[in-house]
Amino acid sequence: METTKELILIAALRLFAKNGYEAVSTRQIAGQLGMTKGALYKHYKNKRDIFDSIVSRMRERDLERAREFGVPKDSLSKETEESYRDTALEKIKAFSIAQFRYWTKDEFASSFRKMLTLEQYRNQEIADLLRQYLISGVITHTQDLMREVAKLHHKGGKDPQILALEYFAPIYMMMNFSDGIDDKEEAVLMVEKHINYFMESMR
Amino acid sequence: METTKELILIAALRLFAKNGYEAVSTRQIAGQLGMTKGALYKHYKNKRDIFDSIVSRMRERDLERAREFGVPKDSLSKETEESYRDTALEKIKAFSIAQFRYWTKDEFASSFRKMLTLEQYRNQEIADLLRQYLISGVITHTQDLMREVAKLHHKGGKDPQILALEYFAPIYMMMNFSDGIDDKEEAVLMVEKHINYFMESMR
DNA sequence: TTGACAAGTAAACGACAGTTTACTACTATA
DNA sequence: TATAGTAGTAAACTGTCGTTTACTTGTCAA
Repeated sequence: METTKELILIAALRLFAKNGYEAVSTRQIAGQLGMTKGALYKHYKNKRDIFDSIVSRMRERDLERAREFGVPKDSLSKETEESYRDTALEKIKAFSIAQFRYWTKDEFASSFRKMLTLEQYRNQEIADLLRQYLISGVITHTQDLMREVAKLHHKGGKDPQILALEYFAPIYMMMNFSDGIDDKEEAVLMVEKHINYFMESMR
Repeated sequence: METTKELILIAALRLFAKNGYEAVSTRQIAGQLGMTKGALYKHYKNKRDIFDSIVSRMRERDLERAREFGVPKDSLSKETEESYRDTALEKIKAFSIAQFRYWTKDEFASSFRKMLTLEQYRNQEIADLLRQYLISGVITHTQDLMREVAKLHHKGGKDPQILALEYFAPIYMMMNFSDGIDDKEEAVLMVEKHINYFMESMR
């Protein structure tokens, strides 16, 4: 059962993501649900409260998701060195692609990302939040990857900061560019190719 | 001599880039110049006209810049194969970095990029414009690079679409991330490292 | 010196913003 | 069946929006 409060949140998010917070009126939000703007105030104390609730909701969702994706870290341990490396890399790849699908295809996450994009220059907190979500989502696990790479790529040498950039930037860019494309799976395919290319170049 | 009309344009751009078009009031713009909002209408027919003038102005600037950077294309021609490749690559690198500095450090270009970023989801035209500026700026010359690479990297095989992504994405990402950083030269340094890394991996 | 023009101000305009208020209908519980 | 409480409406409130109008300057050419 979708409560009205919930529906308001979602309708508002959709509008904020397209037009930006200031450009969306309370009447517009209420109109999406076929009611009048006064009714909003039965559920939220003001417009800003809706925005803040969206941010809280995303935080909850993210925690939930992080719990599901919790890295076992110990499930695989004693195998041959190569097969260990390979399964580790496969996991990183699967995780990266899952994250990409989430931030481009999941309606809530995708809208949330766009909303933050539109507010990022007005508010340092929001700029931080945006980077935190996008980066921590992929990078934290990417750091594991980089550690693996550094461990196994015996020639050593490669700057891990650069490696992280090389790995993450194409994913980041495709995330932004997928917004203008209907078939998100095309973008997923590009990301997959990129990751293959990257991992190949690490051998 | 900076005309008032010019000053209005610049003040408006700065505000649009931070808050988005709708969130900026005519009073705010006029206030930046110490005058009242009515005065704006002596120079522009309405608020939208200011926005459109900014876009036109950027177009002029871009053409001007393209003229300066016009690729000679014939200046160097008959040398040894390696030295030809090396100077070609050096030129691409210099161009990419110049473009990066332009879009992050030049006040007008940087603000313009942010402004388009904030309007991209409301208007398909603007989304196209944003991609056109960022991509055509680096990519057109990058395609030359890719042609060079394809020609000289005799093993062939590498998907040029992926190569373009690998080359451009880190530049694109650093462009966006530099907005949150005071010292843009740090970002330039990262970009330089990336290009070196990329070109090294192409040998 | 005069008169046209350019560039500003202050005030008014209607529209709409976010918010509050008074009221109505429905639902569930005692 | 009476009564609270919930969730909606319509209207009013105050303020600001973008824009227009009427008026005041200062400048500069005839």
